[in-house]
Amino acid sequence: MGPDRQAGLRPTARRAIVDAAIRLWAVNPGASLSEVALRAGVGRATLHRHFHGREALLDEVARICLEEMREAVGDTVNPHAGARERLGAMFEAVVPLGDRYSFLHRESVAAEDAAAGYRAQLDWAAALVADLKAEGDIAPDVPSAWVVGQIDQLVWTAWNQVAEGRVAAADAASLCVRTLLEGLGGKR
Amino acid sequence: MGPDRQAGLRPTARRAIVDAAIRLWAVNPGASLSEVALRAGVGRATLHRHFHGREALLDEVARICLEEMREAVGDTVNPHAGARERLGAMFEAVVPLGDRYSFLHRESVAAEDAAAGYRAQLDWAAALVADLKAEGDIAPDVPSAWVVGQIDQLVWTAWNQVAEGRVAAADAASLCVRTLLEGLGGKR
DNA sequence: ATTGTATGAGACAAAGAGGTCTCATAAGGG
DNA sequence: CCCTTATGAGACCTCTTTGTCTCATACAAT
Repeated sequence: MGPDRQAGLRPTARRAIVDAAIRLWAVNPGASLSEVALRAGVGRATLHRHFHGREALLDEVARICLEEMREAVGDTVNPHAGARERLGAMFEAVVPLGDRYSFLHRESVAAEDAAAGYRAQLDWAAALVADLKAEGDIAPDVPSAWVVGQIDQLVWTAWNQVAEGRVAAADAASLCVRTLLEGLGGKR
Repeated sequence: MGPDRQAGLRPTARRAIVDAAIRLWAVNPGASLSEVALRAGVGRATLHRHFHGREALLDEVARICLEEMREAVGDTVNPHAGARERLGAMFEAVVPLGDRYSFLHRESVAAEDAAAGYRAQLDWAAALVADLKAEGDIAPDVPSAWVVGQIDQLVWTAWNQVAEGRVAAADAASLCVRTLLEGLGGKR
């Protein structure tokens, strides 16, 4: 699957490297490959055996993040449900993957398939917004790009607040939906 | 003022360097000092004459960003106005400084005075949120940390959308207020 | 004009990161 | 048990970045 996958290399090391890179680069995008290898509990040489360079690892990480997010959304969101319910389910699925999300957010990925996957994600969100508007859940006069941007940011904010213990994980998704649709105003 | 300011060094070069660093690092936090000097139209040696190292420049940039934001907010926001009006004025003042804002957002600044300034900014926002709640503009059951986080993210999102031409600059501030207080729901 | 002095250009060294290679070793499958 | 092979440790190189230094030049004030 992965472009750098070579027959025979133990897959556990590869996976450990990818996981370490996700966690490290989510916090510090400039972390060196030595740090990634160290965090993964793997020799620096092994990292280079699995990935031909920083860029290759970056692309693989982006690919995995996209795949995991697509998978999580696909498992949780019922495509036949109403738009509003899909929105809530999407937040429910994606907020726990905040580190993956923030990584994709920051990096402009070079690999074509990863970029295509990212475009697909944005298209999915745009379609959801269109449905939300059609069903009267989003005001038609708000620019759709603004709505998509808000959804994007809500995921990242929610994950951050959960990670810092300021908001309970169980409340995060519903808080996102409420914030987006009804706002935080006192008069409801 | 600046900790690296030396008597006699022409202040214009120093200012050009700081401006270049703000613009460059807002987009690419890893940009080298050579790039900063180039963008500033200044020799690399001159940069090192004004700042003793990358960290010193970073701290100065953070200091300036905070100062400019504090100044902009102070000039625009009437402290005797209602909380809701202050919120709108704050967005009005801060959104155009999105590059400054995004810089502070990403960097964890080491210098003590800069860190203190950042804390002061957060305290200011927290106080505003308390007033918004007291005046019934924010629902009391929403965690204040969540509200502050939303305000934070709204500034960054708004600046981004304006910079990419997806939202008109004149609409940005009111869109922020509406998004925060009333949400984007269709039923108003 | 002349006398600071800040600047630009460039040489230079030190430090760090990326990348390759070798070799002994540990792990896993037959 | 043995044989293949992935791994870890480390040496080694290259390239970039940072930081220092020098020197000729441009600029500004007197």
